[in-house]
Amino acid sequence: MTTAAVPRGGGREAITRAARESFAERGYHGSSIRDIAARAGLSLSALYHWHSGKQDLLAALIEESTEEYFRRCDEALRDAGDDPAARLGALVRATVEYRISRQVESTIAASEWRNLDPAHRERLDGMRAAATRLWADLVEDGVARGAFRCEHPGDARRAVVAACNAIAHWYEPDRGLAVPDLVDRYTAIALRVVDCR
Amino acid sequence: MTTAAVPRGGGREAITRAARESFAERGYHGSSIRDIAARAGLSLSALYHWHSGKQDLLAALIEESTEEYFRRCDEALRDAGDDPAARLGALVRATVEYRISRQVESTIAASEWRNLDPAHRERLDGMRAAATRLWADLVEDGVARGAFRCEHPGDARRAVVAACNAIAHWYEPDRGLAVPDLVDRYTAIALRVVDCR
DNA sequence: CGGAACCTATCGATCGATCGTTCACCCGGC
DNA sequence: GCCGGGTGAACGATCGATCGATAGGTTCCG
Repeated sequence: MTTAAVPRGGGREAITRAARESFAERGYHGSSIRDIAARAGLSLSALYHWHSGKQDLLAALIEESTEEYFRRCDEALRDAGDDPAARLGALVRATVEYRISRQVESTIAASEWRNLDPAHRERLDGMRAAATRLWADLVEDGVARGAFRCEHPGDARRAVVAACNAIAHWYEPDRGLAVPDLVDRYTAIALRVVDCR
Repeated sequence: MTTAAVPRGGGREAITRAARESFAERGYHGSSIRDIAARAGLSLSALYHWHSGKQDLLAALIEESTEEYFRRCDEALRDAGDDPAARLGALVRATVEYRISRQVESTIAASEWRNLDPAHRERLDGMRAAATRLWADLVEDGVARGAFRCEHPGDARRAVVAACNAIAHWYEPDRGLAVPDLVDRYTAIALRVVDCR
């Protein structure tokens, strides 16, 4: 028996998956690269063959999923037309769907963001700020056009985003509600928060 | 120079404060007890004189603040009377005030909960569940009495709680809004989420 | 066609640093 | 003279990282 678990060649993905599991269960500093390698069915050296180190594993995970969220938001808004309520619904849908389809990465990014190297963090902070801008512009535009009636757009935005993001913390894929229904519920909540007529 | 920074006798509190700072900045596994002791201006041995170990530092921090939150909720509801809207406002006020007055402990508890020993966690999970019950009973009661009109009380509750809890992640004590104003804003948001007439 | 050269994917062994914890000891005040 | 508050040195374990070696595959040249 030499290579039974990993079918030779699937090393990189096996390690990435193992890192995702370990970071999710124990956090960045709580995970050891030895445990990650063992979980992947590979040696410690194989891990260094595919990645440049522990930090690289974390950064790759967070970067990839953050980029996906940003891309989903962009696409959703592009297809949403002009109506403020429709645009808010689009952003809620993108966020809810993302938090569920990338539930593990979401929780990792939320709690391990601070452990990113400054080099990685800078660019990701920029994307995070850009996403916040999307939400803020949308809500402020809705208020300006009289579609929304909230006195404090910033707080309404933070409340809606927090509610959507929190889904990653409690949703159970198998037992929970179907995703489209959940999207409907959170869209309704968001519209109530901004007091949409 | 022997004990210049710590005024002799304040050892326990100095260590607790240092642990709170370090856990908040770097997380549980990212903090070393050597750094905590140095931050407190004491030796590593002094830390073990006052606490039984690293886990004890974390558990004490989370336990104490979780108990305070639970106590605040109880008191708020006891003084709130019978009206559903007033009771919801009371719980929102208790939560918002707590998240700000214990901002650091809130973020620590949120991200380091999983690092608690099973022994500590069991009891705290019970308190967390009890607090959830307070919110759930309140919302369901409001719906049953016709004061709230939300179709999905569970989702409304989760949305409101998530929004209030998130305050700990972004509020800046010196630059931000005064606490009573913030309480008012989040009470209004909560009432909109449950569609209170 | 044969084999030397090279590449890819993986391994075991090991490095120095740091981790949480323990222990034996000390100093000053009641 | 005891005891509360404190120290420094040391323990074994584990950490992230690096090293040289190697089995199997592919390429290329004569």
